[in-house]
Amino acid sequence: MEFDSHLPIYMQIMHVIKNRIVSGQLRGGDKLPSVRDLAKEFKVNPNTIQRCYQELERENLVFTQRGLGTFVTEDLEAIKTLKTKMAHELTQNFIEQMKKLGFAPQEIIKIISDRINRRHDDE
Amino acid sequence: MEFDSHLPIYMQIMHVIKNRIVSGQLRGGDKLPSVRDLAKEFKVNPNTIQRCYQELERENLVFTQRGLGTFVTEDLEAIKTLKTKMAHELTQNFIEQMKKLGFAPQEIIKIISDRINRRHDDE
Amino acid sequence: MEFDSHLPIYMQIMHVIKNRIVSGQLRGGDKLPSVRDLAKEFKVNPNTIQRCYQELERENLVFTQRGLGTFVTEDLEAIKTLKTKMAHELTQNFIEQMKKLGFAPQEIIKIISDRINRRHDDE
Amino acid sequence: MEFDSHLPIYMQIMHVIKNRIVSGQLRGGDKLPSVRDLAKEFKVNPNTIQRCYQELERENLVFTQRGLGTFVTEDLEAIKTLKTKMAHELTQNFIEQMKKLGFAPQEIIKIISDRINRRHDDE
DNA sequence: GTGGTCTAGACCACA
DNA sequence: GTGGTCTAGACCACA
Repeated sequence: MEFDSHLPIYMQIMHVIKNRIVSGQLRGGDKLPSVRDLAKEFKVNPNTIQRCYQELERENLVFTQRGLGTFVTEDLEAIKTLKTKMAHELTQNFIEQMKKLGFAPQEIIKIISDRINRRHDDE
Repeated sequence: MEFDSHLPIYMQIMHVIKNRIVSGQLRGGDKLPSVRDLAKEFKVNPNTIQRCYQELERENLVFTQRGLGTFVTEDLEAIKTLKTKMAHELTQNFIEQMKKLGFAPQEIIKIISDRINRRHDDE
Repeated sequence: MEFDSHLPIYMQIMHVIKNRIVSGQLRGGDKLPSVRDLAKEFKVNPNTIQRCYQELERENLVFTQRGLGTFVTEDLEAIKTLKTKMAHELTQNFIEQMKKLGFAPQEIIKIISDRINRRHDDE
Repeated sequence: MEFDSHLPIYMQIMHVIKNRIVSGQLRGGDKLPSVRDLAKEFKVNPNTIQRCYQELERENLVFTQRGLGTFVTEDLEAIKTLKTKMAHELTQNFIEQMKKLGFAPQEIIKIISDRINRRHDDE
């Protein structure tokens, strides 16, 4: 068993930014908020954001230009790949959890379909 | 933003036990491990398990008999209700996340179906 | 504050026997159960019952005859006095508690009357 | 027989606090003492008070605000209901005890009335 | 400062 | 052996 699964904050923020990129809120070439601004928005230490941007750059999802700021990669293929990968992880995880609850694969599809095809999306 | 969503350990363990009940690993009337044994298994303090069992009892998923132990409820209807509720939460959460990635409802169904209908379940 | 108000068991048993005497279950001159029998009935050590009978004798509510056993006093006046005293204590205590809850004296009378005059005694 | 009916300390303290709420010493919205302060006042471990406040919250008699403290519910109806319930329990219990002493219902009313209508409240 | 969780360890009643 | 309570004391997030 693994308790205390507590992801480091910089990784949590990376995830948020990846979400924004993948969903198109941030597009290829867009400027990311400055380290200081994002630190304020998330109420964390600027170092945390700094680390976050560094790691995103290492994954080639953003690039920095000295004196100008940090920008979303213009490699749209990379973004698409990321989107696929993130979707895959979510899906994998979801299916695994549902199986743990004792649902068979076909049941899972049915539950999802039913949930999505309801006329009014509650919430 | 919400970082550090660290669920208390006793709740995480409640979740594990609910999974076992809902999936049928633990059936109505079955004895749960003793507080001390489960504490060893999960490497936590017995008080933490105690708290966990108490909360599960409060939710009418288990009942205790002084001097004998803690047992899974025999109210099968309650177990079924729990299973439905847990499935609903997982599904809700999954859909929400996928939407954040920018997927449309019908795409989500397709992704799940494709994933499930692949001939060989990888891993 | 006083927690752990835990009366000694011999006193609790004295109380039970006084109840039996005062209510007429045990009458003046009746033989009390033997120390051994009562110890069994209450699942306590015979010494505890011994102590209990001793104290009751000191209060002149019972008397012992060597070789014969322990008997309820034949002083009916003493029994009546005991009954009055016990009733007084209960009543005093009850009123005090009700006042702590914020009820005025006249309200207390009303509540008791209403409760007693209900057609069917529930329970 | 039931000896040693020793209520857990946290329940005894719950009872004290309920008394304070019901009698109006603590009113809707009032802040309760902090866990640590009450622990000192009652000379018990803070965990015991913690448990107490938690149970009171579960009964919707208090609510907590993270970082601020614990407060009496503002649902005055709930307080009134509690008062009625506590009075009922006391009364029920009192009548039962008096019956055990051998008093008839009408006698009980008379004893209470006499006790209350005495000109000077002794003690 | 405030409540919430957790550990380590003791002692209890019940069976 | 089983759960239930309690102490002593630590550390945490939130304000």
